[in-house]
Amino acid sequence: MTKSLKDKTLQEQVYENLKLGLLNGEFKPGVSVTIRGLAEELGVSAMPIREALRRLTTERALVLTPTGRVRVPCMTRKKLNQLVSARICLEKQAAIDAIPYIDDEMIEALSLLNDEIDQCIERNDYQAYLQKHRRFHFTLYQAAPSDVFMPLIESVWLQVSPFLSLTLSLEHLQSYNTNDRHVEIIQALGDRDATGLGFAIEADIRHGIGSLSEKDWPGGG
Amino acid sequence: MTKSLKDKTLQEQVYENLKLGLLNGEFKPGVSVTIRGLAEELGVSAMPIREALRRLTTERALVLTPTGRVRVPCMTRKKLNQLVSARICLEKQAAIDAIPYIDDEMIEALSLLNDEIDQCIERNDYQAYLQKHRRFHFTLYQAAPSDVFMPLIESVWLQVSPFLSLTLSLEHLQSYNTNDRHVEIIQALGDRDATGLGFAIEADIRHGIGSLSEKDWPGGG
DNA sequence: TGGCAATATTTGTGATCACAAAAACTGGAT
DNA sequence: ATCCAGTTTTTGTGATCACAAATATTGCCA
Repeated sequence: MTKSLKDKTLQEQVYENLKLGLLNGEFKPGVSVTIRGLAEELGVSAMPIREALRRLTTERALVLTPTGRVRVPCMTRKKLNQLVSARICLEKQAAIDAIPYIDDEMIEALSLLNDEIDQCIERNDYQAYLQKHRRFHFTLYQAAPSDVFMPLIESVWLQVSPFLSLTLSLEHLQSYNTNDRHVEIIQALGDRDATGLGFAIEADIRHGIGSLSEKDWPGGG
Repeated sequence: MTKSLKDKTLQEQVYENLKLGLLNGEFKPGVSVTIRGLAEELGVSAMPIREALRRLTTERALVLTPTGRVRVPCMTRKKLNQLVSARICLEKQAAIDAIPYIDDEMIEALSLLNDEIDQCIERNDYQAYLQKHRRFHFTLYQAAPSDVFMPLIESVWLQVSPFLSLTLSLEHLQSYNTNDRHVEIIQALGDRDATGLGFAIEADIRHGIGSLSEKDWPGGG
C-alpha cells in the first residue's frame, strides 16, 4: 500500500497548496518565489515545485521575469480593467449556463453561503470571508457540469486575488458589502431570469472592484 | 556565446512546436503522446518535453488520463457547445476592446489576410488556410496590448482545433466560406461600431462551427 | 561617502536515474 | 477462437546533479 490511483501526485498537492495560498492572499504582488525555497519550505524535492510553478505561470497566476525568475505579478490599472472585463463576460455566461441546473437545494445552499459571508464580515474574519465568497461564486458556476469555463474563470481569479487581498481590507467589505448583489443573483436564479442574472453578476463584479478609490492603490504611480 | 538572454529555452521551443502542431491539426483526438516518444522525435531529453506537456495540459490543450497518461482530448457535443460559448464571449470582448487601437493600416492588413484566406481555399491549401484564418483573428484581438484575453482565447482555440481539423475539411470551407463574415467584421471595425462588431464576431464563430451537420461527427455516438 | 569591478552565491534549466504503477504482450487452458 | 493469469515493456513521477547565467555581496579606490 505505497501509492494508489487516488493518491494525488506531489506535484498536484503542491499546486493546490500554492493555488489556495494565492487565492487567500498569502502572496504579495512583486515578491519572487524560488524552486529551492519552496522545496525546503514544503519539504519536497525540486521536481514537484517546478511542475506546480510551471502550471501556475501558464495560468498567469505567477509570471516569469525575462531571466526565468518566478514572481507574483504586480497589478496595473489597465490590466485590472481587462481582468474585470474578462470576469464579467466569463462569469455572466457561466451563470447563465447554470440556470437549467438550478434547483431549490442549490438556491438554499447559496443563501446559506450568503448568510455566512455576512457573519464573516461581522466577526472580522477575512480568511473565512474569502473562502465563503469564493465558494458562493464557484458553486454557482459549477452547477452546470463542464470543464470549459471553470479553468478560465479560475485563471482570472488567480490573477486578481493577490492584488485584491492587498488592497481590499475589511473596512472596504463593511462599507461596500456585496451581500445585496448576491441577493439579486439568487433572486434572478429563482426566477430563471437570464437577463437579470447577467446584470446581477456584472454588478457584483464591478461593485467588488469599483469600491477601490485612487488612494487605495498601492504606492508609486 | 553559448546562450544569451534572447535564446528561448528548449522547453519553450518544444511548447511552441507542439502548440502549432495542435492548432494545425497534426494531432488527432484520442491519440496519446508520451514524454519519451516526443523526446526522441524532437531530439531533446525528457525534461523540456515534460514541462511543455505540463503547460499544454494546464491549458486543456491536452488532457491527463486518471493514470497520468497524456492524450489529445476527444470532443463531445456538450463540450463543443461550451467552447463555442466561451469563444463568443471572449472574442467579442477582445474585439470590442481592440476598436480604439484600430487604424487604417490594421484594416488594410485584415483585408489582405481575408483575401489570402480566399486564395487558400481556391488552391485547396488547408495548412495555409488555418494559418491565415488564425492570424486574422489573433491580429485583431492583439491590437489592444494586453496579456489577459489572449491566453484565455488561445486556450479555447487549442481545445477546439484538433476536433475542427478532423471534421472541417476543405469541402466545408468551400461551401461555408467565412469570408462574408470577415467582411462584416472589417466593416464594423471601420465604423467603430461595437455592437455590430459583436454580432459579426458571434456570427463568424457560430458559422464556422454551425456548418457541422450530424453526419460530419466522427464515429460512434 | 559613493561608485564600480571582482567575487561569491543563488537560481532556473536540462540531463539522467531508480522506482512503481499501468499497459501491452504472451501462452496455455477451456 | 476466447478468456485469463503471468510476464515483459512502457510510462510518468520524483530525486539528484552539473552548468551557466543572473543576482547579491564584498572590498577597493577616488
